[in-house]
Amino acid sequence: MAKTKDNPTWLDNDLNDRLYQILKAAEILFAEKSFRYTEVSDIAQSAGMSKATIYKYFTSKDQILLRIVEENFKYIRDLVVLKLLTGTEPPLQRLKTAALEVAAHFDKNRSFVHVLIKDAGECMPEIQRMHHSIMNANSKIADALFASLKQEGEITDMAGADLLRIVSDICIGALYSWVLSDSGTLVSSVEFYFKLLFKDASHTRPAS
Amino acid sequence: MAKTKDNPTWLDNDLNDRLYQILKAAEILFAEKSFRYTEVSDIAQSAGMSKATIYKYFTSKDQILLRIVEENFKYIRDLVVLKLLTGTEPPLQRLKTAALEVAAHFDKNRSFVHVLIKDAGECMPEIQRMHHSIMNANSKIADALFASLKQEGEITDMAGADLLRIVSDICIGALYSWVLSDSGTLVSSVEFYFKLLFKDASHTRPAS
Amino acid sequence: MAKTKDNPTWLDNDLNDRLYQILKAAEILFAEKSFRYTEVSDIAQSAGMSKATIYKYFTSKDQILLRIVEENFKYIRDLVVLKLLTGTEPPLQRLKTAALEVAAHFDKNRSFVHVLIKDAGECMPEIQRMHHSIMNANSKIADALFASLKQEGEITDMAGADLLRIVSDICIGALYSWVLSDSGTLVSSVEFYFKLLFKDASHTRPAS
Amino acid sequence: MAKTKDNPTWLDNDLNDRLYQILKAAEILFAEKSFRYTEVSDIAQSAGMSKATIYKYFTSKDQILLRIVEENFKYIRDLVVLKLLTGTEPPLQRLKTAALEVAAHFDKNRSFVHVLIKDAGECMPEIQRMHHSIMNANSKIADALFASLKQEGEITDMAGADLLRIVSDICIGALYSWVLSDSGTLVSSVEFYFKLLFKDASHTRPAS
DNA sequence: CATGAATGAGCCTTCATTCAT
DNA sequence: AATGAATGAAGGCTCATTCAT
Repeated sequence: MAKTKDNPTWLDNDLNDRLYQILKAAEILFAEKSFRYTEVSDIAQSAGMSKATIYKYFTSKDQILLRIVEENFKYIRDLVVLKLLTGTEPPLQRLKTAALEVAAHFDKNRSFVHVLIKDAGECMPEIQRMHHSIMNANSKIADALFASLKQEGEITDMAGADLLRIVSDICIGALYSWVLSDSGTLVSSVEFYFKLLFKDASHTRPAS
Repeated sequence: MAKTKDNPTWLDNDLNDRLYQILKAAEILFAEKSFRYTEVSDIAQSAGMSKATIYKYFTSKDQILLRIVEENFKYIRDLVVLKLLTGTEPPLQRLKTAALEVAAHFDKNRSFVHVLIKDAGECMPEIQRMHHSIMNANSKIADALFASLKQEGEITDMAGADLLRIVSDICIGALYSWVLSDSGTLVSSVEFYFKLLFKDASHTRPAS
Repeated sequence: MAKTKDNPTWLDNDLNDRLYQILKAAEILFAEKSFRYTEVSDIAQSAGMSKATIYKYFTSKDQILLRIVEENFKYIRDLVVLKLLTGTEPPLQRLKTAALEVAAHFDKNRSFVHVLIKDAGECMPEIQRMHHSIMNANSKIADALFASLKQEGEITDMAGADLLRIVSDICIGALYSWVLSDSGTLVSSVEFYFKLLFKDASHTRPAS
Repeated sequence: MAKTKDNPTWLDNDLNDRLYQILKAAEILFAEKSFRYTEVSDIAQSAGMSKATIYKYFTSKDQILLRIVEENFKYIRDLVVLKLLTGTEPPLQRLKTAALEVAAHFDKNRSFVHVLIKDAGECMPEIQRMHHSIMNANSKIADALFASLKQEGEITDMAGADLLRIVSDICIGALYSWVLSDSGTLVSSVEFYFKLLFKDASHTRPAS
C-alpha cells in the first residue's frame, strides 16, 4: 500500500526527508492558521530549516499548498483504484473497504482536510479536477460497480449518474461536517452510512 | 418575503445604497478572484467609489467578507424560520418550500456560495456558528418537523439527530458539488432529492 | 492691554468667535496630543463645528498651528513693548513688570507653551524670527534698558549683547523647564530670578 | 571617552554597522526635514539599504527616533558620570571638563540637538526622564559638588536645588539658543558662562 | 547544499482636503 | 454659511523571494 515507513501515512516514501518535513509542517500550519496567516518563515522554523532551503524545493509558497493537495489526492486515488478494482470480494465489500480506507486516511490526516476546506480557493483547479475525475472519468468504474450492486439487489434501480451524485454529495457533506464539528471519526461516519443504506451489517458475500 | 425591489435579492432593503454596492461588488470579486487576489481598490472601482469611502463603512477588508457572510446567513435563517414555522401547509410541504426558497436564493447568489467555499478559512467562526445553530440550537424545530413527518408516514422511523445529519450532509454536499460543477441549479437539486426521498410528487397534503 | 472681554487672554478681541474657537480648541489639542496626533476632525469636534467650516478659516492644518504661534507672539511683543517703553517707573521696575506680565500670560496659556515646545519643528521660522527680533531688532531697546540699569548700579558693567544673551538663555531655559516639570508657575520663576539678580526686593524707585 | 574610531562620535562602537548607519542617516534627515517630512524610504536610501532592512532593526519609524534620543542621552549620562565623579582634579575643574565634553559632543552632533528640539513632542517621555534624572536622581551628586564648590568659595551660599535649577535653565537655554542662532559652538558658550560665573580663568586648584 | 541577510513590490489604511447640497 | 459625504495622495509596514557566503 505504498507505505512501509513508520510515520508517513500519505506521502510517498520516495519523498526525501527534507521535502516531507516541509510538506508536513506546512500542512499542519495551514490547517491551524490557514494559508494566508502562515508565513514561509513559520514553515521553515517548524520544519527545522531556513526559508532559503524551502525555496530549493518549492518555487513558491503556493506550490507547497498545491503539492500537499496533489500528494493527498494521488494517494487517495491510488487507494481507491486499488481497493475497488482489485480483489475477489463482492463489489459492495470492496466499496466499503475502499471507503473505510479513505476515511481512515483522513482520520489520520485531519489537517489535510482542514487545509482542503479552509483554503479551497487556493486550489480550486485541483479540487475540480479531482471532482471531475470522480464524477466522469471514473464513471465507468462506478457504472460497473453499481451495475453489480444492482445485480446483487443491494441497491434499487437507479441511474448510475444519480447514484454517484448522491454518494458524492454525502461524502463531501460528511467530510465538511466532520471538519466543522471537529469531533468523531470519518470511519464511524462511513459505517453509519453503510448501515443506513445497506441493512446487511456484514457485507460479506451473501453465502447464496 | 421581504424582497420587492428589483436588484437586491439577499441583502435587507434597509441597507443603504452605498453599503449594498460595496457588499455586492466585493461578493462578486471575491467569488471571481478570491479574497486574496481582490484588492480593496478593485472593490472600490467596481463599486464606483473611492477606497476611502469603503473605509467609512468597513474597518478592514476582512470585515467586508464577514459582513457578506453574516448578511447571507441572516437572510437564510430568517427565510427558513419563516417558511418552516409559519403557515398551515403540512410539514413536508413547508420543508420543501423552505428548501426551494433557500436554493433559489443561492441560485440567485452563486457568487456568495463561491465565496463561502473558496474563502471558508476566512470565516470559519461564522460558518461554524451557522452549522452549530442548525445542528443544535434548531434541533427542536427539526425534531418537531421530523416527528410530524413520521406521523404522516413520509419518512421511516429514525433518530431525529441522524436524520438531521443526513439532510445536513446532503445539503452541504449538494452545495459544494454545485459550485464545483458550476452548472445546473440548486433548485433542481432540491427537487431531485425530494423526488428521491418522498416518492409523492406533489407533497400537497395527502387527501386523507 | 488689549483685553477687556472675559475669557480670552491672548487672542485679539477682534477675532470673530468661530476663529477663536478653532484656535483655542486646536491649541489645547496640540498641547495634549501634539500636532501629529491631532486630527482636523478632532479640532472640529472640539470646536463644535464641522471640518469643512475649519477650512473656511484656514487653508491647511499647518496654518492653524502657525496662526496660534503668530497670535501669541504678537500678543507678547505688544505686551513687552507696551510695558517696557511706556510708563514713568524706573527701568528695572518696568522690566520686572513686563517679565511678570509675560509670565502671567504663559501661566494662563500653558497649552501654548506646550505647543511651542513640542511642535517647535513645525514653526521654526516663526520661532527663529521671534528669537532674532529679540536678540537683534530689539537690541536698541535692550541697550537703552541695560544702559539705564547700569547707571542705576543695578547691574555690573557688561556688554549689552552678553547680558541679553544671558537673560534670553535663562528665559528659554525657565520656560522649557517649566513645561518639563509641569508644576509651579512661571511668575514665581520670574520672581525667583529677580530676587536672585537684584537683591533689592522692592524695585520700586529708590526713594533717593 | 569610549571613542577611537573615526566617524562615530556618539553611538557606542558596539552598535553594529547597519544599525549605526540607520541611526546616523535618520538623525541627519530628521534634523533637516523633521521627523514628519522624513519618510522611511528616505532613511533607507540615505543609509544605503532597503526599507525592509530598516524594519529588521526597528519596529517602527518612531522607534528610530526614540533610539536616537536614547543613545545620545545614554552617552551623555555616561560622560557626565565619568567626568564628574572620577578623577582627582578639584570639583570645579571636573565640572568644567564635563560641561565642555558634553558641549563638544553636541558640537559634533548638531543634528541630534536639532532633532531633540524640533521633534521634542515625539519624545517627551524620554526628555522628561532625562530632565528628572538630572534634577532629582542626580541631586546627591550635585549637592556634593556644590558643597565642595562652596567650601572652596567658588560660589556664594545658596540652596543646592536653586543652583541646580539655574544651571539647568542656562544649559537648556544655551542649547536652544544655539540651535536657533545656528552659529558659534556650544563649547564657546560653556566657556563664556564659566568665565562669567567663576572669575578665575584657570580653575586649576587655587595654589592654597 | 544550507543559510543569514537583504530586498522589491505592493497592500491596506489614513487623513487632510474638497464639493455638492 | 455650514456641513456631510467623498476622495486622492501618500506612507508605513509586510512578506514572499533572492543571493552571497
